[in-house]
Amino acid sequence: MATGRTTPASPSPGGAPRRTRVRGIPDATVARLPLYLRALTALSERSVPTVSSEELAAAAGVNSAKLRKDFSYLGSYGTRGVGYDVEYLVYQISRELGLTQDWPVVIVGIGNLGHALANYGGFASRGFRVAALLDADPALAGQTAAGLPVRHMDELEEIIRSEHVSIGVITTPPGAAQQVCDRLVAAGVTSILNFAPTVLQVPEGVDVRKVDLSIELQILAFHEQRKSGEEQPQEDPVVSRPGSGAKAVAAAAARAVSRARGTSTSTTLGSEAEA
Amino acid sequence: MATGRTTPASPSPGGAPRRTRVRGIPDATVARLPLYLRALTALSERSVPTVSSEELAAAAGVNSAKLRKDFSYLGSYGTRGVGYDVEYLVYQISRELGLTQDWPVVIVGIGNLGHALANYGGFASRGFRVAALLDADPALAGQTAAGLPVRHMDELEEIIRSEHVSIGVITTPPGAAQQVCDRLVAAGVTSILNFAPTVLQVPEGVDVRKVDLSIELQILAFHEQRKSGEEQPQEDPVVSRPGSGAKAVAAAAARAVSRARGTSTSTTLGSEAEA
DNA sequence: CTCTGTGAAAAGCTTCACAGCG
DNA sequence: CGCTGTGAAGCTTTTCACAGAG
Repeated sequence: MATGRTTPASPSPGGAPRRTRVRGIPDATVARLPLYLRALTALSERSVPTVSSEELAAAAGVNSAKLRKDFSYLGSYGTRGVGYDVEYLVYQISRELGLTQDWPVVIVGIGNLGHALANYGGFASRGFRVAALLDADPALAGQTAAGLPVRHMDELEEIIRSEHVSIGVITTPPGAAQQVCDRLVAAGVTSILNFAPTVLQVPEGVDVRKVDLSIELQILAFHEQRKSGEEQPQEDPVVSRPGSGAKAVAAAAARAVSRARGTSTSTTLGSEAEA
Repeated sequence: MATGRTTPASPSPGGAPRRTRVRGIPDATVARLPLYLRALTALSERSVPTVSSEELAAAAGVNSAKLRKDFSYLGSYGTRGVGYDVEYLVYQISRELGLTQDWPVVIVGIGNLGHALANYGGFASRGFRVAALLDADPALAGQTAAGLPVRHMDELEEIIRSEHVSIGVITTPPGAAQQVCDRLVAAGVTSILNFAPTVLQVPEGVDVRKVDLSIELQILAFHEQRKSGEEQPQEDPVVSRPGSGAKAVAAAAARAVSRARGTSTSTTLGSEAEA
């Protein structure tokens, strides 16, 4: 799962029993709705009128029991003995996800990744409209990307207000992310998609989701390692616990690892870590 | 969570009790290790010698009980009354994730996103080395991106073998993704990071993780909608269930939605959906 | 006295399996 | 008869809360 929600809907430590979940759809289900929607859209384009849970599940890459359970949270939209009406389900899921309305977004940080996102077809095709591209670099301002002019950060607040932007995408270097986030929030943005490898601090009521390219690779590396390394548990013989006498050794070994990785030991997490 | 594993380590329908999990670290924990690693790296760079679970948890954006539980799966690496030795923990987590070895990766599809990834600092700084950039377009072959030459797809098999590549990154348009995936797998790749909005079919033993930019936005939209729409449950009055007499209405409404989204009704999921 | 490590409880999610609708 | 919708079981993950190391 790209990754998780950040503001964890605080369970009110005071004891108040949290706003009763009306029609509460589980997070795990919400995360899969876009998947179903994509599969359904493809079927719709091929003019397939109905689909069974089994078929749709295969197309979406999940199992059918899960899919049926997921849909049961939305309501009873299927027909027993037949399946689901594709068009109808597309509409219901779109509505549930809020895609039947227009969502203007701003993209802040027009480097490689910002460019890529500005050109991303999947945004426009799902109700997301890029209201503006913003960058702090005055040299970029005036250039265009994906047909839109890049505008200077100075204009951020005004754009957010005049365009009623409630979703912001951060594709800046990590050092600038929190500051950009603060400005977005102050200007009224309440949902943030963060591509910078930083943990953002936001006030209650603001949602942050993050996409971290290197995290996904690291998870793959973990499993990959397990595949080739089906040998012995590899008890490491050199590095011992700090405090038990050989702290210096441990530290040295750790540092050697960092060096090998190319991690600078003095600057903030690799200069161009913007993606 | 960006997203989930795809090959679900098949529970052997035959009944065999699945290879016993030796030192099994929960998936949820594995997914958080990179987060901890990043926070620890930052501390290490500021020469902080030790850190408490509370502090580290805050830096990583999780709660401290979870963090302690996570670390307990790796072993007892802390010191009661004190905290964790930063360098030592960096080393242990790196080792657990397999980042103490070199992981050559290939990136296939050098469009906007492929470019962005080629330039991404977070790869190199975590042990991932871009072994090659590949694209099917002969016009691109010969150009360079991030200092590396773009090579033609024809060379894929040879590069994977000679460089011992086991991880592939797919940043092609969706139509090409499965085909590229098949070639990668045939050539020996066993882990794939997929940015194309497609469900990839892979044989047992191959791991796929996907990053889908528009899915994350859709999840944000869902929550965003809930914020402004704290009103009544919005029982939709126009669209009724298909089969109960008004199917045509439903379909029309659904189609209207698709149109509004800009989804083409004939081609395969928006031509340039490459990101 | 502080802060880790961990059993045990709680919550959340997935899978099973089948009643029953069309 | 086929396929949905769903209780109930099983599993995973999170949270609690505290024993006990340093």
